[in-house]
Amino acid sequence: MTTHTMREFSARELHKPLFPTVIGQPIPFYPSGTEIYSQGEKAGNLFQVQFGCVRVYRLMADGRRQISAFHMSGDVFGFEAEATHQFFAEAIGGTGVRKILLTPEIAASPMFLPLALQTMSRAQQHLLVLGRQNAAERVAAFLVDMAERQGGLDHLDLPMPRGDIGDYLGLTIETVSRIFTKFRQMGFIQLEGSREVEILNRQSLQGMSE
Amino acid sequence: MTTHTMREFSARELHKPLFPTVIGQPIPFYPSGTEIYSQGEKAGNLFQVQFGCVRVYRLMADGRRQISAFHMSGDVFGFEAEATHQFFAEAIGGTGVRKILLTPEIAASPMFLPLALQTMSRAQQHLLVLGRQNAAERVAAFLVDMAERQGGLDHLDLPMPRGDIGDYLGLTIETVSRIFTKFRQMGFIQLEGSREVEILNRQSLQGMSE
DNA sequence: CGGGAGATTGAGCCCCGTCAAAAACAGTGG
DNA sequence: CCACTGTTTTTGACGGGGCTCAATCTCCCG
Repeated sequence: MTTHTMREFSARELHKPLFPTVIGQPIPFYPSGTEIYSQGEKAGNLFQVQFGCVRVYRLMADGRRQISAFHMSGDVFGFEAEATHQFFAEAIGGTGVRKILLTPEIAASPMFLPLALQTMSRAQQHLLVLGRQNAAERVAAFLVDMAERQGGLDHLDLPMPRGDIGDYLGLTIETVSRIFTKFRQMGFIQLEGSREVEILNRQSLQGMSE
Repeated sequence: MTTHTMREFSARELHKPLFPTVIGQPIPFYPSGTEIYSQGEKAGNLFQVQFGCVRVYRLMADGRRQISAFHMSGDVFGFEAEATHQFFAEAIGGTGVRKILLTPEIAASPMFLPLALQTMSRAQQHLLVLGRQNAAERVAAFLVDMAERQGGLDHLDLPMPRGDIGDYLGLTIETVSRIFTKFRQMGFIQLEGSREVEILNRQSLQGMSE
Protein backbone atom coordinates (compact mmCIF):
# COMPACT_ATOMS: atom_id res chain seq x y z
CA MET A 1 0.00 0.00 0.00
CA THR A 2 1.37 3.38 -0.98
CA THR A 3 1.50 6.04 1.69
CA HIS A 4 -0.62 9.15 1.41
CA THR A 5 -0.63 12.46 3.16
CA MET A 6 -3.82 13.24 5.01
CA ARG A 7 -4.80 16.82 4.48
CA GLU A 8 -7.70 19.14 5.04
CA PHE A 9 -9.67 20.40 2.07
CA SER A 10 -10.94 23.90 1.56
CA ALA A 11 -14.66 24.43 1.44
CA ARG A 12 -14.52 25.44 -2.22
CA GLU A 13 -13.20 22.08 -3.26
CA LEU A 14 -16.13 20.26 -1.76
CA HIS A 15 -19.57 19.50 -2.99
CA LYS A 16 -22.47 21.27 -1.44
CA PRO A 17 -23.80 18.92 1.23
CA LEU A 18 -27.27 17.47 0.64
CA PHE A 19 -27.59 16.47 4.26
CA PRO A 20 -25.92 17.69 7.42
CA THR A 21 -22.58 16.08 8.03
CA VAL A 22 -21.62 14.37 11.24
CA ILE A 23 -20.62 17.32 13.41
CA GLY A 24 -16.97 17.84 14.10
CA GLN A 25 -15.79 15.20 11.63
CA PRO A 26 -13.31 16.29 8.99
CA ILE A 27 -14.19 14.93 5.54
CA PRO A 28 -12.54 11.52 5.56
CA PHE A 29 -9.94 11.00 2.89
CA TYR A 30 -9.61 7.46 1.56
CA PRO A 31 -6.29 6.66 -0.10
CA SER A 32 -6.37 4.61 -3.31
CA GLY A 33 -7.78 1.13 -2.83
CA THR A 34 -8.93 1.54 0.74
CA GLU A 35 -12.19 0.11 1.99
CA ILE A 36 -15.15 2.36 2.77
CA TYR A 37 -17.39 -0.44 3.91
CA SER A 38 -17.43 -4.16 3.38
CA GLN A 39 -19.89 -6.98 2.94
CA GLY A 40 -21.47 -8.12 6.19
CA GLU A 41 -20.71 -4.86 7.95
CA LYS A 42 -23.62 -3.15 9.65
CA ALA A 43 -25.32 -0.73 7.26
CA GLY A 44 -27.10 2.46 8.23
CA ASN A 45 -25.01 5.24 6.82
CA LEU A 46 -25.06 6.95 3.51
CA PHE A 47 -21.99 8.35 1.82
CA GLN A 48 -21.47 11.21 -0.54
CA VAL A 49 -18.45 11.39 -2.80
CA GLN A 50 -16.74 14.79 -2.56
CA PHE A 51 -14.00 14.14 -5.08
CA GLY A 52 -12.42 11.06 -6.60
CA CYS A 53 -14.31 7.88 -7.37
CA VAL A 54 -15.72 4.84 -5.57
CA ARG A 55 -16.37 1.29 -6.80
CA VAL A 56 -19.13 -0.79 -5.26
CA TYR A 57 -18.86 -4.51 -5.93
CA ARG A 58 -19.62 -8.08 -5.02
CA LEU A 59 -17.29 -11.04 -4.95
CA MET A 60 -17.93 -14.68 -5.71
CA ALA A 61 -16.24 -17.42 -3.72
CA ASP A 62 -13.72 -18.03 -6.51
CA GLY A 63 -12.77 -14.37 -6.79
CA ARG A 64 -14.92 -13.29 -9.72
CA ARG A 65 -15.98 -9.71 -9.16
CA GLN A 66 -18.93 -7.68 -10.38
CA ILE A 67 -18.79 -3.95 -9.91
CA SER A 68 -22.38 -2.78 -9.66
CA ALA A 69 -21.64 0.93 -9.81
CA PHE A 70 -19.03 3.65 -9.91
CA HIS A 71 -19.80 6.71 -7.84
CA MET A 72 -18.35 10.08 -8.74
CA SER A 73 -18.26 13.50 -7.18
CA GLY A 74 -21.67 14.41 -5.81
CA ASP A 75 -23.14 10.88 -5.90
CA VAL A 76 -24.76 9.44 -2.81
CA PHE A 77 -24.36 5.72 -2.20
CA GLY A 78 -24.72 3.11 0.53
CA PHE A 79 -28.43 2.32 0.17
CA GLU A 80 -29.18 -1.19 1.40
CA ALA A 81 -32.33 -3.25 1.66
CA GLU A 82 -30.84 -5.29 4.50
CA ALA A 83 -29.41 -4.36 7.87
CA THR A 84 -25.92 -5.31 6.71
CA HIS A 85 -24.00 -4.28 3.62
CA GLN A 86 -24.26 -6.71 0.72
CA PHE A 87 -21.41 -5.06 -1.12
CA PHE A 88 -17.91 -3.77 -0.75
CA ALA A 89 -17.14 -0.11 -1.37
CA GLU A 90 -13.60 1.05 -2.09
CA ALA A 91 -11.90 4.26 -3.08
CA ILE A 92 -10.40 4.38 -6.57
CA GLY A 93 -7.51 6.76 -6.32
CA GLY A 94 -7.54 9.21 -3.43
CA THR A 95 -11.17 9.96 -2.64
CA GLY A 96 -13.05 12.23 -0.26
CA VAL A 97 -16.24 10.74 1.12
CA ARG A 98 -18.65 12.50 3.43
CA LYS A 99 -20.51 10.22 5.79
CA ILE A 100 -24.21 10.90 6.41
CA LEU A 101 -25.78 9.38 9.49
CA LEU A 102 -29.00 7.76 8.34
CA THR A 103 -31.48 9.13 10.84
CA PRO A 104 -35.27 8.77 10.49
CA GLU A 105 -35.43 12.46 9.57
CA ILE A 106 -33.04 12.00 6.68
CA ALA A 107 -34.87 8.88 5.50
CA ALA A 108 -38.05 10.96 5.42
CA SER A 109 -36.40 13.89 3.66
CA PRO A 110 -37.62 14.65 0.15
CA MET A 111 -34.08 14.18 -1.21
CA PHE A 112 -33.80 10.65 0.07
CA LEU A 113 -36.22 8.58 -2.00
CA PRO A 114 -35.21 10.02 -5.39
CA LEU A 115 -31.58 9.20 -4.64
CA ALA A 116 -32.45 5.62 -3.70
CA LEU A 117 -34.55 5.30 -6.84
CA GLN A 118 -31.71 6.64 -8.94
CA THR A 119 -29.47 3.85 -7.67
CA MET A 120 -32.21 1.37 -8.56
CA SER A 121 -32.68 2.89 -11.99
CA ARG A 122 -28.98 2.78 -12.80
CA ALA A 123 -28.80 -0.87 -11.80
CA GLN A 124 -31.79 -1.70 -13.98
CA GLN A 125 -30.33 0.14 -16.94
CA HIS A 126 -27.12 -1.77 -16.44
CA LEU A 127 -29.00 -5.08 -16.56
CA LEU A 128 -29.76 -4.43 -20.22
CA VAL A 129 -26.11 -3.78 -20.94
CA LEU A 130 -24.92 -6.94 -19.21
CA GLY A 131 -27.72 -9.16 -20.43
CA ARG A 132 -28.07 -8.18 -24.05
CA GLN A 133 -25.18 -6.11 -25.39
CA ASN A 134 -21.94 -7.30 -26.94
CA ALA A 135 -18.50 -6.10 -25.93
CA ALA A 136 -18.34 -3.08 -28.23
CA GLU A 137 -21.83 -1.94 -27.25
CA ARG A 138 -20.95 -2.25 -23.58
CA VAL A 139 -17.81 -0.17 -23.86
CA ALA A 140 -19.64 2.42 -25.98
CA ALA A 141 -22.41 2.65 -23.38
CA PHE A 142 -19.81 3.04 -20.67
CA LEU A 143 -18.01 5.88 -22.44
CA VAL A 144 -21.25 7.70 -23.22
CA ASP A 145 -22.42 7.32 -19.64
CA MET A 146 -19.13 8.55 -18.22
CA ALA A 147 -19.12 11.51 -20.58
CA GLU A 148 -22.65 12.47 -19.54
CA ARG A 149 -21.78 12.22 -15.88
CA GLN A 150 -18.80 14.50 -16.44
CA GLY A 151 -20.91 17.27 -17.88
CA GLY A 152 -21.38 16.07 -21.42
CA LEU A 153 -17.99 17.25 -22.61
CA ASP A 154 -16.00 15.44 -25.26
CA HIS A 155 -13.04 15.07 -22.98
CA LEU A 156 -13.30 12.62 -20.14
CA ASP A 157 -11.20 11.17 -17.38
CA LEU A 158 -11.40 7.54 -16.46
CA PRO A 159 -10.47 7.37 -12.79
CA MET A 160 -10.52 3.57 -12.80
CA PRO A 161 -8.11 1.02 -14.32
CA ARG A 162 -9.11 -1.28 -17.19
CA GLY A 163 -9.72 -4.15 -14.79
CA ASP A 164 -12.42 -2.18 -13.03
CA ILE A 165 -14.06 -1.31 -16.32
CA GLY A 166 -14.04 -4.99 -17.22
CA ASP A 167 -15.55 -6.03 -13.93
CA TYR A 168 -18.22 -3.37 -14.37
CA LEU A 169 -19.08 -4.40 -17.92
CA GLY A 170 -18.82 -8.16 -17.42
CA LEU A 171 -15.78 -8.37 -19.71
CA THR A 172 -12.13 -9.23 -19.30
CA ILE A 173 -9.45 -6.61 -19.11
CA GLU A 174 -8.10 -7.81 -22.46
CA THR A 175 -11.43 -7.43 -24.21
CA VAL A 176 -11.87 -3.91 -22.85
CA SER A 177 -8.42 -2.99 -24.08
CA ARG A 178 -9.09 -4.45 -27.52
CA ILE A 179 -12.33 -2.50 -27.88
CA PHE A 180 -10.59 0.73 -26.89
CA THR A 181 -8.00 0.05 -29.57
CA LYS A 182 -10.71 -0.73 -32.10
CA PHE A 183 -12.58 2.49 -31.31
CA ARG A 184 -9.33 4.41 -31.68
CA GLN A 185 -8.64 2.80 -35.05
CA MET A 186 -12.18 3.57 -36.20
CA GLY A 187 -11.69 7.21 -35.23
CA PHE A 188 -14.36 7.23 -32.52
CA ILE A 189 -12.01 8.17 -29.72
CA GLN A 190 -8.51 9.36 -29.05
CA LEU A 191 -6.46 8.20 -26.06
CA GLU A 192 -4.06 10.41 -24.13
CA GLY A 193 -2.46 7.92 -21.83
CA SER A 194 -4.77 5.18 -20.65
CA ARG A 195 -6.92 7.32 -18.38
CA GLU A 196 -7.91 10.19 -20.65
CA VAL A 197 -10.30 9.85 -23.55
CA GLU A 198 -11.24 12.34 -26.21
CA ILE A 199 -14.54 11.55 -27.87
CA LEU A 200 -14.25 12.29 -31.59
CA ASN A 201 -17.49 10.75 -32.82
CA ARG A 202 -20.16 10.75 -30.19
CA GLN A 203 -22.88 9.90 -32.71
CA SER A 204 -21.37 6.53 -33.49
CA LEU A 205 -20.80 5.63 -29.86
CA GLN A 206 -24.28 6.67 -28.91
CA GLY A 207 -25.88 4.82 -31.78
CA MET A 208 -23.94 1.71 -30.93
CA SER A 209 -25.11 1.66 -27.33
CA GLU A 210 -28.85 2.02 -27.95
CA MET B 1 -54.71 -12.69 -28.75
CA THR B 2 -56.76 -15.39 -27.09
CA THR B 3 -60.07 -14.38 -25.54
CA HIS B 4 -60.51 -14.58 -21.80
CA THR B 5 -63.46 -14.40 -19.52
CA MET B 6 -63.37 -11.49 -17.13
CA ARG B 7 -64.53 -12.57 -13.73
CA GLU B 8 -64.62 -11.35 -10.19
CA PHE B 9 -62.40 -13.02 -7.63
CA SER B 10 -63.41 -13.94 -4.12
CA ALA B 11 -61.64 -12.17 -1.30
CA ARG B 12 -59.98 -15.41 -0.18
CA GLU B 13 -58.10 -15.73 -3.43
CA LEU B 14 -56.48 -12.37 -3.03
CA HIS B 15 -53.43 -11.21 -1.20
CA LYS B 16 -53.89 -9.06 1.82
CA PRO B 17 -53.54 -5.46 0.62
CA LEU B 18 -50.49 -3.55 1.82
CA PHE B 19 -52.05 -0.26 0.85
CA PRO B 20 -55.64 0.81 0.33
CA THR B 21 -56.91 0.00 -3.11
CA VAL B 22 -58.52 2.51 -5.42
CA ILE B 23 -62.08 2.62 -4.13
CA GLY B 24 -64.77 0.96 -6.18
CA GLN B 25 -62.34 -0.70 -8.59
CA PRO B 26 -62.61 -4.46 -9.00
CA ILE B 27 -59.18 -6.11 -9.04
CA PRO B 28 -58.17 -5.87 -12.70
CA PHE B 29 -57.57 -9.17 -14.42
CA TYR B 30 -54.94 -9.15 -17.15
CA PRO B 31 -55.21 -11.97 -19.68
CA SER B 32 -52.00 -13.65 -20.81
CA GLY B 33 -49.62 -11.29 -22.58
CA THR B 34 -51.51 -8.08 -21.97
CA GLU B 35 -49.77 -4.83 -21.12
CA ILE B 36 -49.96 -3.39 -17.62
CA TYR B 37 -47.92 -0.32 -18.43
CA SER B 38 -45.52 0.59 -21.17
CA GLN B 39 -42.35 2.59 -21.68
CA GLY B 40 -42.98 6.31 -21.92
CA GLU B 41 -46.30 6.11 -20.14
CA LYS B 42 -46.76 8.42 -17.18
CA ALA B 43 -45.67 6.70 -13.98
CA GLY B 44 -47.09 7.33 -10.54
CA ASN B 45 -48.85 4.13 -9.59
CA LEU B 46 -47.65 1.05 -7.86
CA PHE B 47 -48.98 -2.40 -8.58
CA GLN B 48 -49.32 -5.48 -6.44
CA VAL B 49 -49.60 -8.91 -7.97
CA GLN B 50 -52.54 -10.84 -6.52
CA PHE B 51 -52.05 -14.06 -8.49
CA GLY B 52 -50.22 -15.03 -11.63
CA CYS B 53 -46.95 -13.46 -12.75
CA VAL B 54 -45.67 -10.26 -14.37
CA ARG B 55 -42.58 -9.61 -16.49
CA VAL B 56 -40.94 -6.19 -16.48
CA TYR B 57 -38.61 -5.57 -19.40
CA ARG B 58 -36.82 -3.22 -21.74
CA LEU B 59 -36.47 -3.42 -25.49
CA MET B 60 -33.63 -2.38 -27.74
CA ALA B 61 -34.31 -0.87 -31.15
CA ASP B 62 -33.54 -4.17 -32.89
CA GLY B 63 -35.88 -6.16 -30.68
CA ARG B 64 -33.46 -7.56 -28.13
CA ARG B 65 -35.23 -7.79 -24.82
CA GLN B 66 -33.97 -7.79 -21.25
CA ILE B 67 -36.42 -8.82 -18.56
CA SER B 68 -35.29 -7.06 -15.40
CA ALA B 69 -37.64 -8.87 -13.03
CA PHE B 70 -40.46 -11.31 -12.63
CA HIS B 71 -43.08 -10.38 -10.06
CA MET B 72 -45.14 -13.04 -8.33
CA SER B 73 -48.08 -13.08 -5.97
CA GLY B 74 -47.62 -10.46 -3.27
CA ASP B 75 -44.84 -8.52 -5.00
CA VAL B 76 -45.14 -4.77 -5.42
CA PHE B 77 -43.70 -3.25 -8.58
CA GLY B 78 -43.80 -0.08 -10.65
CA PHE B 79 -41.16 1.98 -8.82
CA GLU B 80 -39.61 4.54 -11.14
CA ALA B 81 -36.96 7.21 -10.72
CA GLU B 82 -38.44 9.25 -13.57
CA ALA B 83 -41.88 10.68 -14.19
CA THR B 84 -42.48 8.20 -17.00
CA HIS B 85 -42.09 4.44 -17.08
CA GLN B 86 -38.75 3.22 -18.40
CA PHE B 87 -40.01 -0.33 -18.77
CA PHE B 88 -42.83 -2.44 -20.07
CA ALA B 89 -44.87 -4.59 -17.71
CA GLU B 90 -46.94 -7.48 -19.01
CA ALA B 91 -48.99 -10.28 -17.55
CA ILE B 92 -47.62 -13.79 -18.00
CA GLY B 93 -50.66 -16.02 -18.08
CA GLY B 94 -53.83 -14.66 -16.53
CA THR B 95 -52.80 -12.32 -13.75
CA GLY B 96 -54.56 -10.26 -11.12
CA VAL B 97 -52.91 -6.94 -10.36
CA ARG B 98 -54.06 -4.47 -7.76
CA LYS B 99 -53.33 -0.84 -8.57
CA ILE B 100 -52.12 1.41 -5.76
CA LEU B 101 -52.44 5.15 -6.26
CA LEU B 102 -49.09 6.63 -5.30
CA THR B 103 -50.13 9.42 -2.97
CA PRO B 104 -47.67 11.37 -0.80
CA GLU B 105 -49.00 9.49 2.23
CA ILE B 106 -48.19 6.13 0.69
CA ALA B 107 -44.74 7.32 -0.37
CA ALA B 108 -44.13 8.29 3.24
CA SER B 109 -45.52 5.03 4.62
CA PRO B 110 -43.03 2.78 6.43
CA MET B 111 -43.80 -0.03 3.95
CA PHE B 112 -42.81 1.98 0.95
CA LEU B 113 -39.07 2.47 1.17
CA PRO B 114 -38.24 -1.17 2.03
CA LEU B 115 -40.19 -2.31 -1.01
CA ALA B 116 -38.36 0.12 -3.28
CA LEU B 117 -35.06 -0.99 -1.79
CA GLN B 118 -35.97 -4.62 -2.36
CA THR B 119 -36.44 -3.92 -6.05
CA MET B 120 -33.05 -2.23 -6.08
CA SER B 121 -31.42 -5.09 -4.21
CA ARG B 122 -32.85 -7.72 -6.57
CA ALA B 123 -31.57 -5.79 -9.58
CA GLN B 124 -28.10 -5.51 -8.03
CA GLN B 125 -28.01 -9.20 -7.21
CA HIS B 126 -28.99 -9.94 -10.78
CA LEU B 127 -26.08 -7.84 -12.07
CA LEU B 128 -23.68 -10.41 -10.66
CA VAL B 129 -25.55 -13.21 -12.42
CA LEU B 130 -25.55 -11.45 -15.78
CA GLY B 131 -22.05 -10.07 -15.52
CA ARG B 132 -20.08 -12.95 -14.14
CA GLN B 133 -21.89 -16.28 -14.25
CA ASN B 134 -21.96 -18.83 -17.05
CA ALA B 135 -25.12 -20.37 -18.48
CA ALA B 136 -25.38 -23.27 -16.01
CA GLU B 137 -24.80 -20.99 -13.04
CA ARG B 138 -27.45 -18.57 -14.27
CA VAL B 139 -30.09 -21.25 -14.65
CA ALA B 140 -29.18 -22.75 -11.27
CA ALA B 141 -29.48 -19.33 -9.63
CA PHE B 142 -32.82 -18.84 -11.31
CA LEU B 143 -34.21 -22.17 -10.10
CA VAL B 144 -32.99 -21.62 -6.55
CA ASP B 145 -34.45 -18.11 -6.51
CA MET B 146 -37.80 -19.27 -7.86
CA ALA B 147 -37.92 -22.10 -5.33
CA GLU B 148 -37.22 -19.69 -2.47
CA ARG B 149 -39.90 -17.32 -3.65
CA GLN B 150 -42.39 -20.16 -3.75
CA GLY B 151 -41.88 -21.08 -0.13
CA GLY B 152 -38.67 -23.08 -0.32
CA LEU B 153 -40.36 -26.26 -1.45
CA ASP B 154 -38.74 -28.75 -3.79
CA HIS B 155 -41.58 -28.52 -6.23
CA LEU B 156 -41.90 -25.37 -8.28
CA ASP B 157 -44.02 -23.94 -11.04
CA LEU B 158 -42.49 -21.86 -13.79
CA PRO B 159 -45.24 -19.51 -14.93
CA MET B 160 -43.12 -18.20 -17.81
CA PRO B 161 -42.01 -19.79 -21.08
CA ARG B 162 -38.38 -20.61 -21.86
CA GLY B 163 -38.02 -17.47 -23.94
CA ASP B 164 -38.78 -15.31 -20.92
CA ILE B 165 -36.28 -17.21 -18.81
CA GLY B 166 -33.71 -16.64 -21.52
CA ASP B 167 -34.43 -12.93 -21.72
CA TYR B 168 -34.18 -12.71 -17.95
CA LEU B 169 -30.88 -14.59 -17.76
CA GLY B 170 -29.27 -13.03 -20.84
CA LEU B 171 -29.30 -16.36 -22.68
CA THR B 172 -31.07 -17.75 -25.71
CA ILE B 173 -34.06 -20.02 -25.46
CA GLU B 174 -31.96 -22.89 -26.84
CA THR B 175 -29.26 -22.51 -24.22
CA VAL B 176 -31.82 -22.45 -21.42
CA SER B 177 -33.37 -25.61 -22.78
CA ARG B 178 -30.01 -27.33 -23.06
CA ILE B 179 -29.13 -26.52 -19.46
CA PHE B 180 -32.47 -27.85 -18.25
CA THR B 181 -31.75 -31.08 -20.08
CA LYS B 182 -28.25 -31.22 -18.65
CA PHE B 183 -29.54 -30.71 -15.10
CA ARG B 184 -32.09 -33.45 -15.66
CA GLN B 185 -29.42 -35.83 -16.92
CA MET B 186 -27.24 -35.02 -13.93
CA GLY B 187 -30.11 -35.82 -11.60
CA PHE B 188 -30.43 -32.31 -10.20
CA ILE B 189 -34.01 -31.80 -11.35
CA GLN B 190 -36.96 -33.65 -12.77
CA LEU B 191 -39.32 -32.11 -15.30
CA GLU B 192 -43.05 -32.72 -15.41
CA GLY B 193 -44.03 -31.01 -18.60
CA SER B 194 -42.03 -27.88 -19.33
CA ARG B 195 -43.53 -25.71 -16.60
CA GLU B 196 -43.12 -27.87 -13.51
CA VAL B 197 -39.79 -28.64 -11.90
CA GLU B 198 -38.98 -31.02 -9.08
CA ILE B 199 -35.71 -30.17 -7.38
CA LEU B 200 -33.88 -33.41 -6.55
CA ASN B 201 -30.52 -32.02 -5.50
CA ARG B 202 -30.78 -28.54 -4.11
CA GLN B 203 -27.25 -28.65 -2.71
CA SER B 204 -25.70 -28.90 -6.13
CA LEU B 205 -27.83 -26.16 -7.62
CA GLN B 206 -27.16 -23.86 -4.71
CA GLY B 207 -23.45 -24.53 -4.74
CA MET B 208 -23.32 -23.87 -8.47
CA SER B 209 -24.97 -20.47 -8.17
CA GLU B 210 -22.78 -19.01 -5.41
C1' DC C 1 -56.77 -36.89 -35.18
C1' DG C 2 -54.81 -32.61 -36.86
C1' DG C 3 -52.87 -28.01 -36.17
C1' DG C 4 -49.97 -24.82 -33.87
C1' DA C 5 -47.19 -22.97 -30.34
C1' DG C 6 -43.57 -24.01 -27.44
C1' DA C 7 -39.59 -26.88 -26.33
C1' DT C 8 -35.79 -29.81 -27.47
C1' DT C 9 -31.91 -31.36 -30.10
C1' DG C 10 -28.21 -31.05 -33.59
C1' DA C 11 -24.46 -28.90 -36.55
C1' DG C 12 -21.52 -25.20 -37.31
C1' DC C 13 -19.53 -20.89 -36.29
C1' DC C 14 -17.98 -16.75 -33.96
C1' DC C 15 -17.19 -13.73 -30.16
C1' DC C 16 -14.86 -13.39 -26.28
C1' DG C 17 -12.18 -15.73 -22.53
C1' DT C 18 -7.65 -17.79 -21.48
C1' DC C 19 -2.88 -17.96 -21.57
C1' DA C 20 1.32 -15.76 -22.72
C1' DA C 21 4.45 -12.19 -24.04
C1' DA C 22 5.65 -7.58 -25.13
C1' DA C 23 5.10 -2.74 -24.46
C1' DA C 24 4.02 1.40 -21.96
C1' DC C 25 3.96 3.66 -17.74
C1' DA C 26 4.82 5.14 -12.87
C1' DG C 27 7.50 5.34 -8.97
C1' DT C 28 12.02 5.05 -6.49
C1' DG C 29 16.53 5.67 -5.55
C1' DG C 30 21.12 6.60 -7.03
C1' DC D 1 18.62 12.54 -15.46
C1' DC D 2 18.71 7.75 -15.87
C1' DA D 3 18.61 2.91 -14.51
C1' DC D 4 15.80 -0.33 -12.21
C1' DT D 5 11.44 -2.45 -10.74
C1' DG D 6 6.82 -3.46 -10.53
C1' DT D 7 2.30 -2.46 -12.36
C1' DT D 8 -0.89 -1.60 -15.97
C1' DT D 9 -2.02 -1.92 -20.66
C1' DT D 10 -1.70 -3.72 -25.13
C1' DT D 11 -1.25 -7.27 -28.49
C1' DG D 12 -1.21 -12.05 -30.25
C1' DA D 13 -2.57 -17.04 -30.71
C1' DC D 14 -5.79 -20.30 -29.60
C1' DG D 15 -9.85 -22.78 -27.79
C1' DG D 16 -14.45 -23.15 -26.04
C1' DG D 17 -19.06 -21.64 -24.50
C1' DG D 18 -22.95 -19.99 -26.15
C1' DC D 19 -25.38 -18.10 -30.42
C1' DT D 20 -27.46 -19.00 -35.02
C1' DC D 21 -29.92 -21.64 -38.09
C1' DA D 22 -32.65 -25.54 -38.83
C1' DA D 23 -35.14 -29.72 -37.98
C1' DT D 24 -37.69 -32.55 -34.86
C1' DC D 25 -40.39 -33.45 -30.94
C1' DT D 26 -43.92 -32.60 -27.26
C1' DC D 27 -47.83 -30.86 -25.49
C1' DC D 28 -52.21 -28.78 -25.65
C1' DC D 29 -56.80 -27.83 -27.54
C1' DG D 30 -60.10 -28.03 -30.78
